[in-house]
Amino acid sequence: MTGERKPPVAGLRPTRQRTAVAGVLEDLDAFRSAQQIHAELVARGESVGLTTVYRTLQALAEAGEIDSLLLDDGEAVYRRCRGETHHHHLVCRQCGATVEVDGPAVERWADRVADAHGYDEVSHTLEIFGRCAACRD
Amino acid sequence: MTGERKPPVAGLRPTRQRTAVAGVLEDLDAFRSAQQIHAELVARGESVGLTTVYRTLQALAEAGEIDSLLLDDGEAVYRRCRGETHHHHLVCRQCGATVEVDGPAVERWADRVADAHGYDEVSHTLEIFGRCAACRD
DNA sequence: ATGGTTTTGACAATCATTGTCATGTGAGTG
DNA sequence: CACTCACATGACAATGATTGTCAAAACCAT
Repeated sequence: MTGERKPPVAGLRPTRQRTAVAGVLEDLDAFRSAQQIHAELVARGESVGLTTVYRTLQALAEAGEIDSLLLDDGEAVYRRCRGETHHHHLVCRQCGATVEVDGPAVERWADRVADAHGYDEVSHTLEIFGRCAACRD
Repeated sequence: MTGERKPPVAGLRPTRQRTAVAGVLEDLDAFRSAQQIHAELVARGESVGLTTVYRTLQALAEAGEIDSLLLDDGEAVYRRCRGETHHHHLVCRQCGATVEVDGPAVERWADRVADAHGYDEVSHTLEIFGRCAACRD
């Protein structure tokens, strides 16, 4: 081991707090809210303010390092995704377990539809929710 | 004209307030927030409490009479849609102008993906955002 | 060490939405 | 028509996630 640390985000100082948040995200496979991640940090004995967790998650999301999405109730949840490219998610409603999925045909369809109606600067949201095998019991 | 009134929702009393909310939705072609709809009611001289607007929109949405979706910032917006069946939306970020769109292939794709990963009780969200021709200037 | 910039975190503030509960309203009944 | 009673309403308080504030702390390069 070299003790080397990978900076959480380019352009941001790799502080203890940011590294801790990045560490939690790295260990998690599911989408989690800022509050849940903060709780996990506390559980690990890391002292990080809730405000800092929000700021860090926001910065990571803006930098494209993590993905975020809104739950039905408007709560934002975050996840460190493996895929570098644009993709969507199949998320378990109960435990948050997530599968990254690709839908090139859908992307094209969305762009085509928008274009046909004269809309530009197009973006889209597409998430699939369900109950994963583990949560089915 | 018969002066006949269509009840806003089956199982709910067609009160003055509910009829007023339904009326605003009928006249609007864009997704609007509860607060915006309440403001419109006030502008029309209708006296309806904000709480009632929230409750009515919620009831209408649950009854499937209107569609709702969450904006990026988590605000909920509502719209009376013409199509009876399941559909998605192409929404202008600036003015909320909306086109109802169909994507049968997408529906099938989503179900297939979920099934392939062992998820059941599947649902999905799919909205396309852009800037409409009128807002482009 | 020092100065200047970035970061942090306790706390207050925001703001859409929901809960409360006393009062209002209406449809059906006798 | 008067009465009942469940459903509705709305002013107000409460919630809860998120953001703003700002003084103190940590960092980095000189």
